[in-house]
Amino acid sequence: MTNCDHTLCKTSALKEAERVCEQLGARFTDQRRNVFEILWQSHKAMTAADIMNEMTNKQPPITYRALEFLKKSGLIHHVTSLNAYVGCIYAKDPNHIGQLLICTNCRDINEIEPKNAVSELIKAAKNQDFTPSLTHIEMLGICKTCNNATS
Amino acid sequence: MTNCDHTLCKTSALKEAERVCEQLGARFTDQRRNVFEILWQSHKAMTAADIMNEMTNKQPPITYRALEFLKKSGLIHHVTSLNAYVGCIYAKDPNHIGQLLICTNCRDINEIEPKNAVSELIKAAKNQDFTPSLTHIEMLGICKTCNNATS
DNA sequence: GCTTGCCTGTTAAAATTTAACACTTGCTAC
DNA sequence: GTAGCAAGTGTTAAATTTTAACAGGCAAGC
Repeated sequence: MTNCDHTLCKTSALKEAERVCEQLGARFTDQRRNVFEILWQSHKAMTAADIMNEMTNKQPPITYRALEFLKKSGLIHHVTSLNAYVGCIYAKDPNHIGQLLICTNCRDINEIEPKNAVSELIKAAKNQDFTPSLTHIEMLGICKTCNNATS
Repeated sequence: MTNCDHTLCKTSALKEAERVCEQLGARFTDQRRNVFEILWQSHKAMTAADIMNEMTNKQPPITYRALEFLKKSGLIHHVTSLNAYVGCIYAKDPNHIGQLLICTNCRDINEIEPKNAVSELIKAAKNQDFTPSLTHIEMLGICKTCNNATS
């Protein structure tokens, strides 16, 4: 997500997070906010350790608990192929299935919603009598910006 | 992959592994074979620790090195959402993109090739000027067998 | 038979994640 | 307003997972 007005982007993500927490009857506490804001400094993947380094309270359980909560609440994604995290830009739709375009050069992540592809994936699963509950689609590669830079 | 003739399945996987190694100019050594055979006892996801427990030589570096080699050679998949491994049934096509249907109940994994979905995913990526190199598609859910068992 | 590159064996340590438990805080019902 | 409860924190320590480093062994080509 190189071409977003990131100040705006971040502000609306924070608003959304507050709304989601309220809806869940959970609190958007200082620790959770701390992790969330660190992640939303950019759209780049950050490991738990990266985040921990920037936390006010740097103790592992604090960070891991907040990450766990934010993930379960659909506010962030666990980028499994990097074992890292990134803010989710479709938090308002808790059931969405995103496709993460992960730049291996700059770690920037662009999340898109590939509706056609997803319906094909679900169809393929159903053909095997498989009942999906959680889908990860991750593509590693080179983003637009890095592509342009090296050419 | 509940309904495969697994004896046959395993035998042909071993043959394929030998062929791939020869083609790469690499050796299908005892350690690599040990890991490979342990993984191919079933189509279930196994963690590095699971595998290590069954190895003849149980030292971590032995296991991790063999896993790394088999993964790079396209003979096994790293199941990132479980941080586990499973044998690849499309090893003959090193460029294939598989969809892993992962049963969260029995850990059995069914790998299929969703050509339509994949072409949609690639199209979506290209629309963002993203150049993909490696794609992970993982679906967590309940497999046919477990579905039937609980109903 | 000697060199070279690949692979192994081994010791240790680094990095990542979780357990356990006592304490605090905010809310709700009385 | 306060007792009780659930949710969340702080802290210590440990378990788990992964990697570094280096010495040695083995097969293949010259």
